[in-house]
Amino acid sequence: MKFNTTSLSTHVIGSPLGAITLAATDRGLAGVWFDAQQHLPDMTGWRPDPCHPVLCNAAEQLTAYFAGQRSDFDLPLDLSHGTAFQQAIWQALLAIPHGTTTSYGVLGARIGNPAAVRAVGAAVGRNPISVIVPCHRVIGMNGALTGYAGGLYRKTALLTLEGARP
Amino acid sequence: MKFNTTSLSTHVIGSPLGAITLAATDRGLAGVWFDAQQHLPDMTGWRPDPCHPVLCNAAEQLTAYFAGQRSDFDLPLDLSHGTAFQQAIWQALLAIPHGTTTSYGVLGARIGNPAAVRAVGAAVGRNPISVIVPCHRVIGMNGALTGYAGGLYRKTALLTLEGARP
DNA sequence: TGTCGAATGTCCGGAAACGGCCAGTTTCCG
DNA sequence: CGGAAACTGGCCGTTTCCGGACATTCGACA
Repeated sequence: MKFNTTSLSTHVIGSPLGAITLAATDRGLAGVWFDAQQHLPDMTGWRPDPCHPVLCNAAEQLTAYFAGQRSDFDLPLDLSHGTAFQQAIWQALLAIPHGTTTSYGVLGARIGNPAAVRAVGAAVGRNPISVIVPCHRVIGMNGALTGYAGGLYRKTALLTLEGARP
Repeated sequence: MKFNTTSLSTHVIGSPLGAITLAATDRGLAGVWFDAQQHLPDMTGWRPDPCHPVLCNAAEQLTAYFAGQRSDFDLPLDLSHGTAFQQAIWQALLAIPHGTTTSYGVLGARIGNPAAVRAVGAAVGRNPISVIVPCHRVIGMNGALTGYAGGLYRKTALLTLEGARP
């Protein structure tokens, strides 16, 4: 995933699952990454800006979410990075309700490509906006957690917080 | 060569050698391409802006150059695109005086890599700022013109205009 | 049940090909 | 002989291409 190294505002907040880095373009929230997770982008040249309206809002909503006081997010998202296939997958992720889970196969079928199951897995794994684009709600058809870029313990924690038992 | 598709101002001017497309970032002039030359970048999304100060200046200086009333350019250049090797070569090109020529081998020696002759040829050929970064002043050691992205007839015309007979 | 193979988009690493060259040698004429 | 053209091999950064590996799933076998 390639990000425009210029004009990208960023901010770091704390959470029960460790530090979280937020990033936003002028189109909306572009990234939410856990500390030391996989597929971290190159952040050189990004400009810290805690007062950025989108970042400020995102920080507040995430804090409320981790406190169990919020189950849905209301933020402008910038998913323009990533391929067409990836964007389709990430959009489909947004339709999974809080407290429920789905599988990679169902997700593939939803975007009209039921055979591209492994590709779905790869695309879900590259989701740049953790938690808010709920890639943690996708598990294997047999109920196994299978994987999470931030580590399986975080996936478990998020699903437990949402009341969805694997 | 990859250009940032957003926030890139562009303008097209005429010249005795055909239409010329100019492009500038906020750091300076980033491109000067002849009509239908090789290695043209993807210009989708670029924003026409004839009033951009750098583009306006460049247009004026190029017109004077083609009229034989100017032999050197005074413009901020943005060569940040391209690899480290390419940037070194393009910088070295700027040191070749009007009315003179040099060879690919000499150019390689100038940047401390006298053996990388063919690589020099490739880098010179990818020069994004024609005319102003004078890649047309590089010819073979035996005096042959060898090549030019805009076509050899343009290379000949430029050298003749500068009074440098091959 | 357990194992195996096939289908799919993307990324990544390594391998190979490709030049806007140049020098040294050979070939081919007059 | 003498000179010019043709051929050869090595040089090196970039681009292109190919082969796996993946956050999977299902059906076919044993």
